[in-house]
This record gives sequence, structure tokens and C-alpha cells, in this order.
Amino acid sequence: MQKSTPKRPASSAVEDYLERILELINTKGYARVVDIAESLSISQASVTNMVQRLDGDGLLKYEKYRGLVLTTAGEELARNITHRHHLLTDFLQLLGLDAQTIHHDVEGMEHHVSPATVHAIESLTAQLKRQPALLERVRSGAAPARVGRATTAL
Amino acid sequence: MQKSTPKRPASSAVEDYLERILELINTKGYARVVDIAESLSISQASVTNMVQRLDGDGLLKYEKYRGLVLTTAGEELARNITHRHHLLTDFLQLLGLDAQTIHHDVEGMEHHVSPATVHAIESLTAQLKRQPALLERVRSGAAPARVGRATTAL
DNA sequence: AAACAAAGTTAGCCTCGCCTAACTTGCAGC
DNA sequence: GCTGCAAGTTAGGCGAGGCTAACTTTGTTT
Ligand SMILES: [Mn+2]
Ligand SMILES: [Mn+2]
Ligand SMILES: [Mn+2]
Ligand SMILES: [Mn+2]
Repeated sequence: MQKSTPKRPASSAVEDYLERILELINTKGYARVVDIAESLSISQASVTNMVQRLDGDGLLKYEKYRGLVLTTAGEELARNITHRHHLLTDFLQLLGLDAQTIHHDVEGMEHHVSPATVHAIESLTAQLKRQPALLERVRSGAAPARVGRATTAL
Repeated sequence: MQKSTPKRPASSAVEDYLERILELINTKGYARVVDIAESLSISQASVTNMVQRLDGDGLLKYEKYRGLVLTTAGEELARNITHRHHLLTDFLQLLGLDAQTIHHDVEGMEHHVSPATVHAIESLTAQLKRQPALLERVRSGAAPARVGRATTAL
């Protein structure tokens, strides 16, 4: 156990690293410094530095020149941020946003959504998926119907 | 006009300062360094420093020891972030989240929501407000109805 | 008008997260 | 088993955005 670690909430940077490391492991079987760097558009030197910090924080095991593996704590955190990422992406896709906007916004928002909010958006998403008509109105930017104004006009 | 300023997007910190300054001006008529500091839980020294930066960026006019006023550009930015804040707050309230969670999440998310997403969430919010039944299901965390399972059970 | 407190400023420092340049290690190919 | 390149690391540095401590200015009080 990592003692005397006050367990501050992980920073956005830490979450982004862990998320990407897990993704690399899941798709390539391993996560090398060079791959992480490429994938995050960050220098190898910066990755090495962060990896050493994450090792110190007990989120992964790192052996110089040899590679790294996520610890249980690290993988848990990685799975958690991944879940937030997917949920928000799913939600924004429902709203009809373009892929680029979605990616940009999700990449930032994912770090600020607390568990209760995750749960609420999951619930909302599930409900919305059974309301295609409502979603259609959202996507078309339909204003709330007002008496005396055509809502289907061009 | 502020020439030779490449106009990087405002940082989260800058947006938080501007939002708070506008709020102070709207409620007290002015925004002193000490008030901004108190309101953001930041030292007066840090506020002075940031205010000087914002002056340099043309977002406010600052006279040493004398006070500050937002420029047109600054007020525009302030109104914009304020709008995002209110929209997200409104949206999360609809989902039935508690005030504390809402404040925490909004304070972070507001800096990462692009115009298209703002528009989509506005649209969604408007639609949701006319769907009290759906919202009730969201708030109660109802799973999508499944045949053979009671959805109203305790 | 002198003194005092509150507000504001400056100086110096820190952490985070990034960078480049230079060096070291590991691994293939020969 | 050299050798050369790719991968990895270290060293040094930078900007953002915080902090505290010490100083200055302003405004109020007497
Ligand atoms: Mn991210
Ligand atoms: Mn992500
Ligand atoms: Mn904020
Ligand atoms: Mn805000």
C-alpha cells in the first residue's frame, strides 16, 4: 500500500496519461514511452518524467528502459476515466454534434464530472435513446413550440 | 485594438477571474482586488498579478491602487463564460443533482464546452423541460424498461 | 496633521506540466 | 561481437498560476 500519500484527486494530465496507457495496452498489448508520447502529442522526455511520477504514486510499475504495467489502483483509475470519456462521447453524439467538437469537449469535460453526474447522464442517455422524436427536435435546434409561430418552417 | 496578440483561447483561470469580476460589478457596482481574492479563495497578491495580465491582454483597464473596469472584449468574454455557467447549472439541476455537485462540476466543465455544444445543450434543456415524466425517470435513476421487470417497484 | 488599518503591490519562491538538447541503453543486422 | 539506430533518460529551462512576507498607498480616525 502507498502510505503517507494524501491521495489528492488525479490531475487532468494524470487521467489523460492513464487513459491512453490503458488503451494502448488493450490494443497493442503494451505501452511504450514512444507510443504514449506519439499518442498524446507530447515529447518522450515528458512521458518518461510523468511515468516516473506515476510509479512514485503507485499507479503503475516502471522499470527503467524495461517498460511499465498499471497497478490495480492505476488500472481502476484508467477504467474510470475511460468510462467517463465514453459516456460523454455517447451523450454528445446523441445530440448530433460533429466528431471533432465532441472529441475536443469530451477531452476537457471528462475530468470534471463527478460520480453523481456520471450516473445522472447515464440515466438521461438511456431515456433519450427511447425518444427519437425528441432527439430529432434537439438536433434540428427546434425552439419550444410557441402558439402562432410555425415550427416546421424553413 | 490589441495588436500582435495571437488571441489564444482564454485559460480556465482567466475565465474564472472575468466571470467573478463581472458578477461583482453587477452586484456591488465595482470589483476590488480584495473582493475578487475573497470570492475566488485566492491571495490578494495573486489577484493583483492576474489583473495586471488581463490589463496587458486588453480585457480590462487597470490603474494601480485605483481599481479596474472591464473593456468591451473583457465584458464579452465574461458574459460568455457566465452564460455557459448558467446553462450547465440549469441543465444539471434538471437532472436532479445536488447543489454542491452541480457547482463543482459546472465550475470545471464550463471551460470546455464549445459553442456548438452550448447550443445543443440549450436545445436539449428546452425539450427536457416539456418532458416532466422523462425527467422523473432520469431523477429516479430508472433503468430502461424491460419486459418482465417492474419499473415502479420500490 | 499624524497615526493607524485596510487595501494594494512587489519580490521571491514553488509546483505542475511541458519543452529541447545531449547523453545512454537496447537491439538488429551484419 | 561491432556498430548504428531507435528508444529511453537526464539536465536544464520556461510559462502559468499559485503562495508568503515585506513594503507602499489610501483612507479614516482622532
Ligand atoms: Mn482528457
Ligand atoms: Mn479522454
Ligand atoms: Mn470555472
Ligand atoms: Mn463559473
